[in-house]
Amino acid sequence: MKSISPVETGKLLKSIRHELGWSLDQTAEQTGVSKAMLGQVERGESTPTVATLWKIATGLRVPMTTLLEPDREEGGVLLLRDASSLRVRPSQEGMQRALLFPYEARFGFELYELTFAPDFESISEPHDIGVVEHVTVLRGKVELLVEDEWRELKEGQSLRFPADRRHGYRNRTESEAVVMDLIHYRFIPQNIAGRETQEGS
Amino acid sequence: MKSISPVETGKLLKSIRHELGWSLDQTAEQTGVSKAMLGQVERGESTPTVATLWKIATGLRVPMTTLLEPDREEGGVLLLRDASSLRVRPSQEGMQRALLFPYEARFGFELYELTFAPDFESISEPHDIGVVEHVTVLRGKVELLVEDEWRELKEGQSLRFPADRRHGYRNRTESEAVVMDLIHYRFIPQNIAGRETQEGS
DNA sequence: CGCATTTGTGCGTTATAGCGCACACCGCAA
DNA sequence: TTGCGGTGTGCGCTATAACGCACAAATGCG
Repeated sequence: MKSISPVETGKLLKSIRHELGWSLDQTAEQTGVSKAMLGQVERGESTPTVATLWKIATGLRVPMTTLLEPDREEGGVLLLRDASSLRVRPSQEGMQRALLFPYEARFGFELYELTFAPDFESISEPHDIGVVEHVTVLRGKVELLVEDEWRELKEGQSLRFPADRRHGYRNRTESEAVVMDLIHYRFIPQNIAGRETQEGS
Repeated sequence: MKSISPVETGKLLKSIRHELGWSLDQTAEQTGVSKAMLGQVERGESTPTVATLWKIATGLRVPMTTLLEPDREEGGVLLLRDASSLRVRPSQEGMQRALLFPYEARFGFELYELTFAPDFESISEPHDIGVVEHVTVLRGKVELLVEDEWRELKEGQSLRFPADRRHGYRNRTESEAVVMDLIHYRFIPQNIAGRETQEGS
């Protein structure tokens, strides 16, 4: 009994190989994996171990994850967003949030525009492990609590920091401050419903 | 003779399992993979097939790629960048570019701040296949050439589009325009030296 | 302490990933 | 037609991934 393979490694391998214009022999030479095996993988007759998957990916000069993607052309890419119609005022008073690009598994991040009113201050709970934030100040001046220390960021400055621990934002000036916040997930948060997991059953 | 495993799936699996507070039995139940196998994988005594890797990842509710990352804690995350000292004027006259966050394999993107002078126009060559750009207008008004059509973006608007085909930017106003450009790579470009590939040699 | 429960590891068997090799199927040239 | 490099596929063999089960060390409770 052969279990259906959950990932389309075969099709991906074949299409990449064809894009490169490589034969099975050539690919075997480059990857160190026998051409018989490569053929079987392409036809879905056997699912490789991660070790051989690594050999294949390295030989093709592509990241391993490429061979694990559900589908190369899946989903439309084109997407227009307008911050002015996206800004909402959530639980915390004194802050507006616009979700410019929502999370998608294939990209691994979400992008916010955050607007802090004067005297705004907020301490955020730690996100899931491995989450990293990239904050860039667009207008005004903000302070970020990172590793138990408040750091001042002026307009044009950016800070990347681990968000899987306590962190916070505040605006001690008398004018509004606007930042971009790019949140990159290593894990897919499991406690947030409606967020896509990896395509499986 | 056992070949060294190129990826540290074992250590990752173990740490994730511990973070969840799960036992091997519990994990076996959730993933559908025998606990003996799980133990062997954790100890690095056997490298799983992508099929079982998928089962494991799905059971743990994490994306498969999480189990393939070189190392959870590798590399410092904290990074401060200042656009004002990063803006450079490259080949094209009429445009300034600041690389806020350079490409890193673990994140998969790079982030630019682009400043377009009045009457600037530029057509970009296609990037590598699978590359997606996310452009957000911070100041002014720009037009983007996407799918053979110029689209106007006002301040606060964002556009995501496939960049593996012809595309371009222009500023037909009389004042400077500033955008954020997040470039997301699916493939790691193989023709650009100095960019990291997936760790091992 | 003794006993139960749960932790993870070792062992023998089966399924299958991975190999080298031979073979069949082209398109092309003599 | 008969070869001849080059494509990909089938076959037998070996290495090993993956299983179920049993064991041993650690934990908890009376």
